[in-house]
Amino acid sequence: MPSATATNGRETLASIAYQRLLDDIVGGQLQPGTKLRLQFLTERYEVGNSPLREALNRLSAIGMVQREENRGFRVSPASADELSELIRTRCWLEETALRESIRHGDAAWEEGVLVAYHRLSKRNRYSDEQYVRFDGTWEDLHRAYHLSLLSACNSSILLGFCAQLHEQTLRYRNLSSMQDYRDRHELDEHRTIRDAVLDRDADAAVELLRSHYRVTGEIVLASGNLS
Amino acid sequence: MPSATATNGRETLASIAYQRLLDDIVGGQLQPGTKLRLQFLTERYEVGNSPLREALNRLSAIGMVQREENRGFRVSPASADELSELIRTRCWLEETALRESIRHGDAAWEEGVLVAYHRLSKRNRYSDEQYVRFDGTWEDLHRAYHLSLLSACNSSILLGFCAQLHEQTLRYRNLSSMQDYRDRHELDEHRTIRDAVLDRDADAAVELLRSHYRVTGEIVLASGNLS
DNA sequence: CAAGGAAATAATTTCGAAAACTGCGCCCCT
DNA sequence: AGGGGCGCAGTTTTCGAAATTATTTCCTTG
Repeated sequence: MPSATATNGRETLASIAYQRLLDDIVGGQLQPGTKLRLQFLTERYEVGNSPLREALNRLSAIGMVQREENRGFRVSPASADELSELIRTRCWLEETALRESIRHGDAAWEEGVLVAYHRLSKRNRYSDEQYVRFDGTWEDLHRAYHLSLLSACNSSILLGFCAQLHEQTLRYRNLSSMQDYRDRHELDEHRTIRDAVLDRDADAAVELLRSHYRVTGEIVLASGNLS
Repeated sequence: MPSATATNGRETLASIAYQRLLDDIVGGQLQPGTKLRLQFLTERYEVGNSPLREALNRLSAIGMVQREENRGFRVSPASADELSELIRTRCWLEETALRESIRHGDAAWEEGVLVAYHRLSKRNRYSDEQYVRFDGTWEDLHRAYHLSLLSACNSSILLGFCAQLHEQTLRYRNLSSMQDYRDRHELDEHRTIRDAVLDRDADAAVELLRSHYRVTGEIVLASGNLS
């Protein structure tokens, strides 16, 4: 998201609450549609009324929570329709960003992609041979890898939009059962994308990337429990 | 922006403050970089501390104000570089949206475009033969017209991003002198775009739209007073 | 005279409680 | 039996002040 925030000195309670709320919504601890009562949140996060409201207002502006005048906040609902729209939009925006990135990216960008892939490949998504819901670090590396592909597109605004869409789709991914990813060879997909990108083969890279997102979308949709 | 807000009953002070702040920032009454002290704002808008902070937090999430931890808020700075980036990004996103809209738009969409153009054409931008800074209604019709073109793109998310970019570029437009628009025949441009769109000539429509935005950008850039 | 540092000032952030609003059940009336 | 207000409980929104953090001022010291 367009982080219009220079994180300077000590963190503020509002920002802590923001981060934890975002994590819990994206991670699925707070299910779509959940009513977010202030009293509940103050107990859960041990933060006062005001910082919580500030966090919720920020989240409402990026679509993670819904705000209803005089009726408080709730976690944004999730639907199959919205997921389709999300993936469609993401394919459009990332196609643009990726093509621009491939056209304008310099050596430093290539190295950034390489390093991001390398870091991702070294971390196993599932620790302990069992599927864990939220590795955190794997997701961070995954996000970093995908954004590194687009990072030379010459528009931090577009990059911010893509990051926002990444977060939204991540939420859907976390809503579905991790079991459904069992047969997925994500690392292979990430590698082939990397190779196409570093070969500057824009058409191939775009097609691979779009397929990568579409397949994920299909799995999440198939795993059900969306209205 | 993705208005995750169902505006139900009576408006809240935070929302009123939000709207007025947005108007003043976009309209240029609050210049880029201006420090937004709470005391100043409470006097200016006659609204308390808390609703103001909520409004500022929302605005920070859409990039209209910058937030610095423990140092308050200021109006987002404006620069020639950011304007270029804004216009570039806008061209990309609206190209996508316009092509999709032309592909999928139905009769109701066509009529919406027609009506939006008609309303815009009937209102003169400059009342009283002198250039007024902010007509309000003209801008509303202008925004409505441009969004009507994209409204059939089948992605409210993309539409929201386009609306956000529209607002940002409008701010830059309002920062430059209206005098510089003297020789512009904007209505002609809007009409030719409308015709290409209703003819379903995507290539032509996209080219006209991009040129429309680029010319505006050139004028604003040329009129100076950007860092 | 410059630099460093502590008090004083100013601003932001957070808290606790009051005020306003919503939703719901109850009662009364027709 | 049905419909419309009334008021109560619960929640959100807002306020005013306290706590925290940044900034300025001014004094001391090298």
